[in-house]
Order: sequence, then C-alpha cells, then structure tokens
Amino acid sequence: MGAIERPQHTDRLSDAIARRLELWISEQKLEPGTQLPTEKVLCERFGVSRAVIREAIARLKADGCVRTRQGSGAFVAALPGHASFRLTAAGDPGPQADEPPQREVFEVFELRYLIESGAAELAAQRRTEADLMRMRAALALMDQALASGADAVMADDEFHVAVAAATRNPQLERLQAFMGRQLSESRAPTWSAPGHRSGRARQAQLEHQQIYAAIAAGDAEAARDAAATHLIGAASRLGLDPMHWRATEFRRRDDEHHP
Amino acid sequence: MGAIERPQHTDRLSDAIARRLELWISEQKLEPGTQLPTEKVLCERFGVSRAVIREAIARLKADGCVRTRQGSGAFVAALPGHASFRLTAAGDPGPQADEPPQREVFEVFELRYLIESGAAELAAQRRTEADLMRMRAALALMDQALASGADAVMADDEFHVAVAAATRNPQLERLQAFMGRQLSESRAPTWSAPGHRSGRARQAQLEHQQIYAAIAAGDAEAARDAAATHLIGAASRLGLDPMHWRATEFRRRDDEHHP
DNA sequence: CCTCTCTAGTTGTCTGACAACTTTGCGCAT
DNA sequence: ATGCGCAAAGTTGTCAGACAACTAGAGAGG
Repeated sequence: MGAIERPQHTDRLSDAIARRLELWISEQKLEPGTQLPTEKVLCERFGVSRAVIREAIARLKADGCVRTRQGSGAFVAALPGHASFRLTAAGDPGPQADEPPQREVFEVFELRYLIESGAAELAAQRRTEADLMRMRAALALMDQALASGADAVMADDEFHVAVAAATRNPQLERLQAFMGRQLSESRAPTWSAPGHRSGRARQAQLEHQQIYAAIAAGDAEAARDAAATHLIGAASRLGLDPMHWRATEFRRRDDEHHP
Repeated sequence: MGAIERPQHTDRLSDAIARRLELWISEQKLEPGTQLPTEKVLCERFGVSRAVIREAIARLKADGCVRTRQGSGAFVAALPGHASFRLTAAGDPGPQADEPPQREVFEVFELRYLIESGAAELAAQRRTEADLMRMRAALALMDQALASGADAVMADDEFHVAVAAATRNPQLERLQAFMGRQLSESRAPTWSAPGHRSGRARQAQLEHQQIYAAIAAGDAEAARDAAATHLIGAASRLGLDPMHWRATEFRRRDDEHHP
C-alpha cells in the first residue's frame, strides 16, 4: 500500500483510501473472513487520521465488501463488485460526469433489453387480473397524454414497473427498478412536444400495447418479442443503433485479430 | 426524523442513521440536487456526534445516493436503490444471516436464468476464436476433474466468465460476475465427492458442452436454450424446483383472490 | 487440562480544533 | 439602483485525544 494520490477536486482522502483498499482486496483475492489491518495500522500506512480511515471503511461496509465487529476487527465480507452492482458512467451520477460515452449508454440499453424481455416472458406466465388492471391504467394515462400532447414519463415508468411486478420476483422487480429509473430520462424525449410531433410517442405506445396484449394473452414468447421490439424501438428513438444487438460486427472485427 | 432505534448487536448508530436517511430520501422522493440538512443539523436531530453523521453519510455516498461538496453541503444524487443494486438475503453477506429463505435463493436463480441465457445468446453472435479457446480451456479442466473426481468450481466459474466476456458488453460482464460469484458456493456441491458419485458433475459438464457447441456454431437460439437448460439443471441439482419458472402456479393462486 | 480473570487490543462514539471551500451579506463606487 | 469586491459566516474535510464497549489472548490456579 504505497502513497495515496492527492484528492482531486471532487475527491477526498477517504475516497482514495476506499478505492485503494478495494483494489487491494481484489488483487489479493482475499477470502471472506480474512481480517484487514487494524485502524491504527491503516492510519500509519496511509498517513491519515482515524476519522478518514473510518469513513473509508464505512464506504466499504456500504458496498458490502467489509464487515466490522467492535473489539474484534474488520473483515472481508465479499470481493468488490460481488456484493453490489453499479453501472459505470451511464448510470453513475458523478458530479463531473459528462454525457456518458455513447457506447456505455448502448451497453446499458442492451442489459435492459435482456432483462425486460425476460421479465415480459415471465410476466406473461404469471400475471394476475390485478396486474393487468394496473398495466391498463398506465396505458390509459399514456393514451390520454397522446391525445393531449402531454408528458407521460411517469405513466411510462409505471407501465414497466407493473410488468416487472407481474413476474412475482422481487429481485427482478428491484433490478428492473434499478435499471429502468436509471434511464427514465431516456423516456423524456419520447413524451416531449417534439416527441409527440414526430410520432415517437405514438410508436412507443403501440409497442406498449403489444406488450400488454401478449401478456394478457399469456403468450410468453410473444411478450418476449414485443418487449424486445420495444427496447429496440426505444434505442432507435434515442439515436442508438440497436442493430448492433444482432450484428456480428464485433465478432468480425475481433476475428481479424486472429488470422 | 424521530428517535433512532438503538443499535442491535451487529448494528451501530451510523448504520441506523444511514437507513433513516435513505428511507427519508425515498419517502420524500427527493430529487437529485436537493440539499440535505447540514451535518450540524443532523447531529442535533439525531442526538449523535459529527463522526457518526459523517460515517452515515459516507455510506450513502458509497451507495451513490448522496454527494457532498466541501463548503457547500450534501445533496441527493439518486434515490436509494437507483444507484446501486444489491440482492437481498441470498446475496447479502450479513453476519447473522442464516441460510437465506429458499424462495429468495430461487428468485436469484431465476434472475441468473434470464441473464445467463441472454448472455449465451449474445455470446453466440459475437464470440471470437479467442473466446472459444478460453471456453475450451475451462471445459478441459472440468473434463480432467471429471476423470479424477477433483474439484472444478474455479473452472466452472471461469467457463461462465468466458461466456460473459464473449458478449463484448462490460456492463453485462460485471453483472454476470456479480450474479455468478454470489452463488459460486452453489457450484461446490456439484464438484464435491458426492456430486461426482451422483453424476451431477457429469451432467453439469454435458450442459456446459452443449452451451459451448451452440456458441461455437454461432447458433444464438440454441445457445440461449442450452444456457436455460443448464440453469434449470443447476437449480434442480440444488434441490430447487425450476419448474416454477414455467409454471402458472402464482397466477392461479393470485387469480383466486379475484374471483 | 480446563476455567476464570485480567490485560491488552480493537472498534464505536464523543468532543474540540483548525483547514479549506462556498455562500451570503454589506459597503462602496458608478 | 446596480454591480463588484471583500469579509464574515457557514459548510465539509481532516486531525487529535479521550473514553466506552467489546473481544481476544495469556497466565494463573484448581
């Protein structure tokens, strides 16, 4: 554990030390249960106060990587990245984050593509009348917004939340909420005035109705396909090229490296 | 913000306060950018020292919910659950966690089912020779373990990691790593001595080879189906009933509430 | 060899201080 | 009346010392 890089404008000593500790746990592949150096030792190694060490450790505890016990010490609980999942850039609300690179937005969309089409499939199998009513209520609000040219981002969110709820899987519901709200801004252009004028809102609503119809019919495969179509449509409406999701472009380019 | 509940044995004031603040941010639906009360005000409200408040805030910063700026204050950065994703119980390395409820293990497996079958589909489309070599290397190690009755959990993990890498989507790779390593213990029984004797290890390896063959052939649908079959097989080997994933049991039971 | 006690070590919390940064308000000039 | 500059007040970041509460380990005695 060498010198700590000096904190950048938005950074602080505890942030840097938390990263250094995570890196060290990862590189050493420390098993859960492994004891970490004591606070006193870490203060000496990093040349900082106990308050800074404690804040760094607090972050690792929040990440689920470390667990402490009064009188006993601090122990590895999980490897970094294995106890909590965060999106890079596209979802990271960093203070200095510029518009995330297009590629990462694309990757997150692809993740949604997998998750939401899978969720639609399960929803078609498990949906109840109550679920369907909830979806219809959200659709009705979007229909009204279409007629009046109003914003319907919340109803759009609610529709997808209702689909996730119909899977009866709380883990999937929370993952959906995590993924979906990350990009609820991505729905804003659809329901904006230009979105209405360009027909994007109408197209999105058609796709929603197709998802609903397949789920109501209990047709898992159709629900999956409709959700996939919707995510491809949503990506297109944001200027992303979803054809990448089916293309062999990567494969061809990478294969060229192995003639 | 009422009184803080006294910390339980494994709890501490900063944990309780972090939870209270998250709950408050969620309930109030505070928009990102909203300023939180100052450290001094929080000390007064909660009746604790500044160190405790700072540790609680450090946890919220690690979760991505809050961002602070020296001289300026603390601000909401994202609603709790929207900046990082964690599994409950099944993946939570809580110190007092008993065996997680069977249902939650099931839900996590179902999540993996969605993710890993989707990953296999993309991998089949995008895999390179290098990817295939990496998968073959892991398969070879598992073949050797089969012959000798040895443990092959690491090779098993490596195979799934290689499949995820073949998707060329770092977000998906990390999600896969997050989901998969959560349950790498779930692979241990397969490669244990009883696992070898019962034929579970052999069955798992046959499933791996089917996934590989479909990916090598570039057959996306076959890869998806093979991965789905594998996850169903893995669930069965752990005593979970994966038929739930296709059953309409939930739907029927819940529909009965709405005669 | 086992049990109990004591000591040393560890984390949790408190208090006070000061540095560094930001915000706000006031005074002065135009 | 408005704008600019400066100072004061307020905020977070870091430090240091203290003490409580808990745990682990060692030693002594039975």
